[in-house]
Amino acid sequence: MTPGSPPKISFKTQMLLAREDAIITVVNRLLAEKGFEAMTVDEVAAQVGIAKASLYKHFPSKEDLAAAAMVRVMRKAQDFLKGLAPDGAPMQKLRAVVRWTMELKLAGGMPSLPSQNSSLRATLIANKDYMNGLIEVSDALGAWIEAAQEDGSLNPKLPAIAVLYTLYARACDPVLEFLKMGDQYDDARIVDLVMATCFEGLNAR
Amino acid sequence: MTPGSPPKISFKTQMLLAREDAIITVVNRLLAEKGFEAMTVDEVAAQVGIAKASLYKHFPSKEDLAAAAMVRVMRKAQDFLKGLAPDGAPMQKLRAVVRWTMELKLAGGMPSLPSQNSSLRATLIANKDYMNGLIEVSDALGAWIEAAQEDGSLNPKLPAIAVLYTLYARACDPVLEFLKMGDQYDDARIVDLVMATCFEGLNAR
DNA sequence: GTCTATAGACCGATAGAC
DNA sequence: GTCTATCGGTCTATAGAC
Repeated sequence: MTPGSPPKISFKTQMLLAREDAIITVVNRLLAEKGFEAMTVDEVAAQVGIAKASLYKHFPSKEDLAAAAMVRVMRKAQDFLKGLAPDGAPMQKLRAVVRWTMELKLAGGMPSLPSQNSSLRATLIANKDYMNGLIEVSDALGAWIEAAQEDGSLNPKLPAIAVLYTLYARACDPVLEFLKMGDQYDDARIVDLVMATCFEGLNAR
Repeated sequence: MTPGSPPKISFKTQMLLAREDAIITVVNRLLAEKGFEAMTVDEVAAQVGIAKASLYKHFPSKEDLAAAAMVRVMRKAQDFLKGLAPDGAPMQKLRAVVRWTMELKLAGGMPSLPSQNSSLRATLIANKDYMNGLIEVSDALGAWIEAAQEDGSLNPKLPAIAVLYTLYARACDPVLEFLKMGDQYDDARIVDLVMATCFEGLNAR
């Protein structure tokens, strides 16, 4: 830190950000392992090691806690997308994203939110960071989907939106948990199996 | 009801069963439209038109209410399985079951339970009727899966258990809701789309 | 000395149970 | 219709940084 360079970020602010990061990490783990409803704010505070009131200094509601976790995941997804070889085949990129998503879920890093909770939905939709991330990811995937349909690697008869949803749905696919629970296959094999059913389908070829 | 035939079921018992049936119908609908956590027993009692205390005469807990709804769905599934032409191609039977399941979900008749709630899981596992139904259905589907793999219509490289889970997962596939929310396709088209991605996969053929 | 963040008690509402 | 537990959210006294 040379004199004249702009530190700009006070020690206090750094602490604040670091704590927010710690909070989100805990929330992310709890959301992944027990879901939104079963996660209590007290639990989050206890695991972070701070008082509940302090939590509310950072995040105004439980829903915002969950939204923050989703924003982080979305950021990680965007980073992953950017890290893909830009000139790779679109189909390979789609496959890579789905694989990454399922590996994250199997590793316990994918928050699982109830799709039916309306107050949570409202908070997410109102969250600019989340929505921007979602749109950006969807745009990228959408472009690859169309490209893959044009180059003949992805079924052109399927509407792009249906393909997009099918890919997103891998992030909460219960087949992953079921197979993991069976304890018969390791994570890599489980991912391979679901990749196969997703892209090649159940029919024999 | 001719004299001499065994009525055996008293009027009182009939009323009891009829009310249980009404309760389960309400529970089934509420579970389908808002899920287990969001469904309150007050709501169930109100919609059935009975006192909350009366509910507990029939079912000892909220979990048991949900279990009863699942038992009914399982029964309906078994009836559907039995109604399929016994000499039909196994693959066609599997497709028919998946289609039936998704149509039921789209029609708002499929209870959606959180797969993470452990007390609910315990209640379901302890429920003999549910478990028997589940096992019977799984056995039937498992036999068809293996037969379809042998006759070359279903990918023989996939473990039967993975196929079974993949079929079951169509009962809670969020893609159905997403597409329905988009309001761009009618139910029949949505089912066709998900049938296609499920059996033919996303890859071009 | 002032001011902010924290800890931990506290409140009100909701919902399951009886 | 009551009871009680739980949980999201708030309030207040205090400790510590500046």
